[in-house]
Amino acid sequence: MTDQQADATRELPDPNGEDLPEQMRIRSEKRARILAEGKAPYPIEVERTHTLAQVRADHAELETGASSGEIISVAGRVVRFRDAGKLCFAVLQDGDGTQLQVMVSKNGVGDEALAAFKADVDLGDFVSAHGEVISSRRGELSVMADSWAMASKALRPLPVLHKEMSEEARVRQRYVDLIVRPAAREVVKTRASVVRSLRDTFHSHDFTEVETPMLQSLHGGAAARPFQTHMNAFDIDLFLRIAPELFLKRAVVGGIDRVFEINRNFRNEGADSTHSPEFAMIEAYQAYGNYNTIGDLTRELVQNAALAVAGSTTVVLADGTEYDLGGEWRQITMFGSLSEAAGREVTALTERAELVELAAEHHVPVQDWYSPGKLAEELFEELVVPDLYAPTFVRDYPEDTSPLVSAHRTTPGVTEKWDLYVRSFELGTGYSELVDPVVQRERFVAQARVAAAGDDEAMRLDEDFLRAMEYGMPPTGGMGMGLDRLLMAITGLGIRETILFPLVKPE
RNA sequence: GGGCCUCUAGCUCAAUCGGCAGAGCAGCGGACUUUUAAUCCGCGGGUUCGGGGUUCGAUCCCCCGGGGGCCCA
Repeated sequence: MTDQQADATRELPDPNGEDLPEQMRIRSEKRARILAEGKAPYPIEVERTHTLAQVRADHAELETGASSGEIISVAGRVVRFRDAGKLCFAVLQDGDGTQLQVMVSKNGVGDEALAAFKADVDLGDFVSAHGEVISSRRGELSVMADSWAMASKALRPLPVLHKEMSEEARVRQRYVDLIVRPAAREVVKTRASVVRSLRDTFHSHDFTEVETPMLQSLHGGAAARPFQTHMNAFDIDLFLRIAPELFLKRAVVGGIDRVFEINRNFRNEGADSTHSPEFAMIEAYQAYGNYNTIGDLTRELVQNAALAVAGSTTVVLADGTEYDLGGEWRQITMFGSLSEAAGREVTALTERAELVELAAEHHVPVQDWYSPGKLAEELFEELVVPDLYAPTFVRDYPEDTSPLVSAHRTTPGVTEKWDLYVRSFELGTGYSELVDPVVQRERFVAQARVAAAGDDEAMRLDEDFLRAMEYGMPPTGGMGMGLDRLLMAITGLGIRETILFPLVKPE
């Protein structure tokens, strides 16, 4: 055995071993015994005529203690088990969270099958039962079994159902979290509803969904550190994309006038309660649109998603507070709001030295390579962002930090770009896209200088993208929004709760 | 990157000043034909995250490492 193999097996419990935790050992032994008795712990098929929800719906009116006369088969995971001698109660749970009680009695199934039920079934097992739908003496809708069968034997015990698992256990073993915590299942459904709503809204405005490369020889479209990988066949280094932007714009050049993509981006940065190294992104480009029209679209996307999930543009967050996403949203400018917060006039034309002084006053750390625009943004994040609770479009960002955006049509030194803030975090961004290939080339060259000066988030020159733009790109509005963050905005959950299987350090 | 907190049974958590490592649920054996986190009787279950140190003695104190969380940058 190699060292690697030894590593791989070290943590794996030996199914026949003596060093298993007691409860796993007992379950493994039961599995072996069931096989030895000629029964199947994992049958390919079990009888199931109704889902648990169907039974509940069909017999909602059944009176306490009554019998329905209907004979059916149900199956599900055993989440509660009680043995009262010649009668056993097992509560089955379906994937949708619906639970239904099964009663297995001496009269119903006979001595042998009752004894097997007690001996074979543990919490967590999948079991099927055949029998009449009845209501118990206490009014609990039940299936009074005349036969039962193991559907799938669980080898690991479930955690207690009455307390939530620790946050780490929930994230590392989401499959268990999903079994025992209804809210975990709910988030999965909520996310699906949001994605569906986004697509519906895009389609209602005649947008076309595309998929663009995730493996790119040149990463671009955003300021972020990429993941690197290698392609053996071409012997070239590749990057996992940090944004789909440059390819979606190529699509617009080609005449896909309204285009969107909902897919994963990868950024080789930290992971905390608002950042995940892989995250789902919504991007859209609208020919003959601009940052105003794309802002309207973004608001519609968010509000429709809230309606789809909550039935209202006022959503209830995880902490129980209400949050209003409805109506028109506040619009402020970056430099206007910064001036107000700083108590003095700051514009895109303010000298770097004055900004450095202002940064010192407010204890904002400054790097040598910071441009005036970068300085202004750092100040804005410190002085203004913490107060942006209600949905707010912040407009007109500095030119030197927005290399893919058109210069503002009237205000010097800024671009037609907005950032959307919700509860003080950045939910999305939108631009009047830069479509002049000559200016675009100048911006790329300037970015290359910034990169050389030490900003490893700066963009690289993308010659093929410039070639595409040189064929002519119509005036275009573009937007981007993090799907995970949209979920956070609507539900109030942390990012690791909105992602089904978030990245965690190996155990 | 820095600071603070945390890691104990399958799960959730206790353990006083450094002195036999515990509870609830889960599990095992027994009783019970209507239970709703059933009840009653009895019983097991631990690499206290890993490694080192101090000590007669370490879950506890010290050092190194790892996982998780919070705050700061």
